[in-house]
Amino acid sequence: MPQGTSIELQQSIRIIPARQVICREHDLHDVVPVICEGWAASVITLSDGRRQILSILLPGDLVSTALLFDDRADCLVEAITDVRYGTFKRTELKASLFRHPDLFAKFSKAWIEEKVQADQLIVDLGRATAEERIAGLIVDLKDRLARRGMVQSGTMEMDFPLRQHHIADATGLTPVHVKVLSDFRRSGVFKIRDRSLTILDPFKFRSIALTR
Amino acid sequence: MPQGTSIELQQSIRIIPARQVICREHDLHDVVPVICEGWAASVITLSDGRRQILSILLPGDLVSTALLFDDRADCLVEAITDVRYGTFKRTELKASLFRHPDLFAKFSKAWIEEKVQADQLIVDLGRATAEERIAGLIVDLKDRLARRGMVQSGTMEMDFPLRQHHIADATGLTPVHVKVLSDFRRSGVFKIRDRSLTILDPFKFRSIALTR
DNA sequence: CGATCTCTTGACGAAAGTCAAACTCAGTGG
DNA sequence: CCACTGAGTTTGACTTTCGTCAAGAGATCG
Repeated sequence: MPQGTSIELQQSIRIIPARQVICREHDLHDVVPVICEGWAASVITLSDGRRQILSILLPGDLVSTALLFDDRADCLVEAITDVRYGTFKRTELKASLFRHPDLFAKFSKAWIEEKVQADQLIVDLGRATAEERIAGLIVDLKDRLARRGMVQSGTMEMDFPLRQHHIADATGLTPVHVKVLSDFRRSGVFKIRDRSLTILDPFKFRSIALTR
Repeated sequence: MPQGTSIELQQSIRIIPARQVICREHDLHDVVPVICEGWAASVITLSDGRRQILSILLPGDLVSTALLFDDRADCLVEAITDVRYGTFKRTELKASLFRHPDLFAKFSKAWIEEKVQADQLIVDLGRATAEERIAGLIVDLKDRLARRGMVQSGTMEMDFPLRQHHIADATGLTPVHVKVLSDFRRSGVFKIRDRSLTILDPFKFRSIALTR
C-alpha cells in the first residue's frame, strides 16, 4: 500500500528466508511490517495441526492494518519465498497518520481492501466448490499481481511460488484434493511450470470463479 | 461499541420490521447505522441464490466500520427480528473521530474486533466440521450477548431468534444439514424453545467448538 | 548420493448436499 | 370455529463431493 509514502518515516529492512516465520501469533511488536519483496502468508494454526491461510501477502502489502492499533499479532506470518520486508515503528506511523491526511486516506483504503478480501474469502469458503475456490484464489492473485505490474501483459505469465499445501491451506481443501488443479491444467485453462503460472484462457477462467 | 458515546453527535432513529432490508449492496449512504435493538445480519448473495452471512449484528454493533470511510455498502444488511437502529452522519462522525481521541480508540477497537471476528469465521468455514461450526456460532453469540448482559446469569438462557436457514447461511451449511442441531439437543448440550436458547452443558459445549 | 520435499494417482470411506414427504404452528379469512 | 395457507422444522433415502490412506515417481538440496 505505501508506494510513494515518502514521508519522513524511518524503516529498517530485514530479510527472511523461505519458510521462516516473520512474526508469531501472540507475539508483541512495536513495529508494523510491510512486505517489500517476495510472498508471505498469514496463517492460523489449530491445536490439532489444521491450518488456514487468512491471506497471501504480496510486495507492497501491509501485514495487517490491525497492527497499527494493537501490538499483539493475531496470527502467524510465514515467508513463502525469501522475503525482504521493512518495519515501521508503530508509534511513529500512528502519529504521522494524524499529521498527514493523505497518508490516513491511503491507510483507510488499505483497511477497506483488507476487509473486502476477508469477506470474499468467507464467501468462497462458505459457499464455493473446490473448483470455484481454486479458480477464485488464482484470479485474485492475478488481479493483485497485475495491479503491481507483476504479470507479463503479453503472455499472462506470473511468478507462482505456491506449493499445493499453500493452495490447500488457502482454500480450505486438502493437499490431495487439489487434484482439481490437474483437471484445470488438462483442460487447458492455465499451466504451471518452474514456479510460474500462465493463464491460457482468461475468459473461461474467470467464469469458473465465484461471481457475486 | 458506542455505549457511552455521549458526544454531541446527532443520530436519527429508525425502525425496520423483521425480514426487511436495512441497507442494500452497492447502495450509497451518507450515514453509518448502529443497531440499538434487535438482531440483524450482513449477508452476501450470489447470482445463483447461494447466501453467506458475514456477521450477525447485535444491539450496540456498528453495521460495518468500513462504512466510516466508504459510502458504498459492500453487502446487504437484513433485519432478523424487528430492529431499531440509529444513523450517524458519516462526515460528522468522522470529524469528531479526530477531535476525540477516546472515541477514536473505541473505534479502532471496534475495527480490530470486526477483523478478529472475520478471521475466526474464515477458520471455521475453512477447517471446521459441521458440529464445530454450529457450536462455534452459538458460543460466539453467547459470549457477545453475555458482554451485553443479555444472558440470564443463572439459567444461561438467551434470546435466539435465528431460523435454521440463518444458521445454515452463517455456517456455510444447508438448512437440512442442520440436523446436527437435533443431535446437540438430544445429547443435552442445549435446548431451543420459543425463540430462546438455554445452554445446559457449557463445558462440553465449548469443547466442541474450534479452539485455536 | 541419500534424505527430504513435492506432486500424482487410485481405491476407499466419511461428511455433507439433494430431494421429497410429513408435520407443526401461526395467521387469516370465510 | 374451522378449513386454508405458508413458513419453518424434522426425517429418511440416496447422491455427490471431498477427505484419508497408501504407494510411487520426480524434484531438490545439502
